[in-house]
Amino acid sequence: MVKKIRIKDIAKMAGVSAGTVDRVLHNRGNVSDEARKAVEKVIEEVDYKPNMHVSSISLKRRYKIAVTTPQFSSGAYWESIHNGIRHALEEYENIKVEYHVFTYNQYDIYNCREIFKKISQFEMDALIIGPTFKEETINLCETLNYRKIPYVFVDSTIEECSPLAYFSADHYIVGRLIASLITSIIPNGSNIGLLQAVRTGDSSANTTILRKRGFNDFLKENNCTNPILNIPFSVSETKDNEKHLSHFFKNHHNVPGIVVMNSRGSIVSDYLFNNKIDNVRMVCMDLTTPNAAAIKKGQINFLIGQGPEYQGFYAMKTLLEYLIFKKPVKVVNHMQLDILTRETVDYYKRFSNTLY
Amino acid sequence: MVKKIRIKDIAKMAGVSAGTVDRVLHNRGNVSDEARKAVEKVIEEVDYKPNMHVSSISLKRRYKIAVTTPQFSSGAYWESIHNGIRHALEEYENIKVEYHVFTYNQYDIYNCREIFKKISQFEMDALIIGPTFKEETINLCETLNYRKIPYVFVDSTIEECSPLAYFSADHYIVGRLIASLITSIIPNGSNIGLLQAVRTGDSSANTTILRKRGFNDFLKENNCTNPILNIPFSVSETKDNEKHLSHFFKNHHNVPGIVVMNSRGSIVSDYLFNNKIDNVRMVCMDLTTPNAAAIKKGQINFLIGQGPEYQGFYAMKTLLEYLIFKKPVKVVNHMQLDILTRETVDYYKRFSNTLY
DNA sequence: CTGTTAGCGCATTCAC
DNA sequence: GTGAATGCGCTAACAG
Repeated sequence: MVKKIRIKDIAKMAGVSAGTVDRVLHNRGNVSDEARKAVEKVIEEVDYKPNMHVSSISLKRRYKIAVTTPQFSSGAYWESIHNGIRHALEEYENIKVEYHVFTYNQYDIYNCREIFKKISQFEMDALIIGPTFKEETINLCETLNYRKIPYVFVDSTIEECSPLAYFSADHYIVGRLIASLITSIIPNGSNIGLLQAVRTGDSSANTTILRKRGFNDFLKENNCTNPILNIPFSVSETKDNEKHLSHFFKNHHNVPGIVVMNSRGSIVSDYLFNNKIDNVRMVCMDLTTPNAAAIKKGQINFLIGQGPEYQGFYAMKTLLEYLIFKKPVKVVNHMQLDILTRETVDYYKRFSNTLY
Repeated sequence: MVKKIRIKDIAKMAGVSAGTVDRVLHNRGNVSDEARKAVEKVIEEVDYKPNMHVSSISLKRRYKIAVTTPQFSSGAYWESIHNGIRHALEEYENIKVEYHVFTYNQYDIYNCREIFKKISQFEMDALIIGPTFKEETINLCETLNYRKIPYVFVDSTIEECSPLAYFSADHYIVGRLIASLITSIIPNGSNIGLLQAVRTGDSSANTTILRKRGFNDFLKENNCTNPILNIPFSVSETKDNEKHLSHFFKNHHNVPGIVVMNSRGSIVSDYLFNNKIDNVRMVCMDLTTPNAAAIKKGQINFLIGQGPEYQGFYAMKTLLEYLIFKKPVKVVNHMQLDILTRETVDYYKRFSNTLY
């Protein structure tokens, strides 16, 4: 048991007072070069780690953190991310942080531009971004870089930006995983239906591209000859989907497996259920409320979770610890991928109690 | 934002001093019935939640917590549980707790008795138990009940005992999950090899019984006709297993699926690999180091994780919060079940960095 | 039995 | 530039 080193100890070792040590630790200036060097040397030597729990109670500063993500409804994927963010705030209950949420319509590029413009001018210490539109996000980030405001990504990242960190699934691996799961539960070489989101305005989202690449690579590498049948699908115009689906299934009767690379799997599984189309195995994404219901009824076989709560949680936590304690951050943070089945879905009530 | 309620506030509202409130909060006695009731009433009304971070720095008391589990080697299942326990201790770094580890030989009932006897007489505030031998554990718990020492279980529980809480997988569900997974990846009605641990001395472990029941129930409910072939296997006498396995596979050539309900799956997968037995799908338990290697090489298809780190982590955390803050505890705590594949296993490095 | 008070480790303000 | 002093919310020892 090594004795914990306190600021006072460092002060004594460096031959200065506690106040000076604190000034060095927080870059507050008003310290002679000589004193600063002495203190830094000791800190280095003893590998000083401040006690965060204590810091946070005496901290007087207020922090202002903004969050921007697509709009979402209750039980949806993005809601989980926000839950995680709030959960991190609860962990640091004594730190005074006001946090502002800016949601944009992910199907309306003009709305996104408008919101991002507001954010560009918003006064804040840091920003959490759930990106959708690539160009718009890049523009926003450029402003942030210029204003020296740190930002982190959740859900996915964008190559051209330079976030402090990002928290997301490894979407390429997600694609491989989907391929691996579906091919393991349907006959060799049989048809696979693939939900093909038709996005208006924007080109296909970055996450989808990566997932598809992973999906195709897996099939190729494993010599899978399964024909891939695209099922057209609209994320924004949900009323059209009934039509798309019925059209597809009128023309295709032998589709033992269907994969959905976005979180709307339950729309398909509901369609299958309502139209009494049996014997279709499904692999879908994300533990949304409707997907949870579908998997419990056995309509979805595997659901892949990206740990959205953890993405939000760690994004906020990392940001706070960076801002307050200058804690070094890891840039790339790939979340663990959860594979859920009918049997295990009930045990995934994250953050429901005091669990992290 | 509601203003945080402090002890001082409660004191004022109850018309007493902070000292009295503290005495009530910690059951320290020396409080008149009248004062106690007044304080308790206010605490109830305002739903007072102490600030743990602050408590922990001013706390002077030392706590002594013991842990007993089977002996384990590096990278084994039980090691993860201990890692989780230590991790919880790190989170409460400023609380002075000395913790003592007692490991016993899970294949030697006499050794277990000996160790448990020592523990019965050990001076401590609480105990974490990883149970194996049923009767011995029941005896130990009776002593603990008598001595009014709270204890929690990890890995599994024992009906006859009355722990403060337990943290384990729902083993019945584990069995169902195993059945569900293996039947989904092998042809209908084909043979399933089942590793049958032969334990010396003790009757089959409780967890195994539950898992088997779940396994069989699933098959029955889903009208699976797969013949189940038992593969004899010794957990204690590992040298014999080579013999057992080769004997089994000499007599059975058509076994497309094998399930292992304990953490020794890699022994089988290694045997298959070394003897060039292909086309066998495997579902195994627990992310041990050898199992991780086997799944990465594609020799195991699904690995089920019971979150041992979390079991240990929450066991210790719950215990500390109960002891120190009298925080109410939930008795039944079923961990989430992780399904790992070759693709996702790399993202399950829990507690490796500062992630929880 | 009860109220008062001195710390716990750290951030911050205020004289020097 | 610097050290000393104060306060954060809570525990525990100490007078009464």
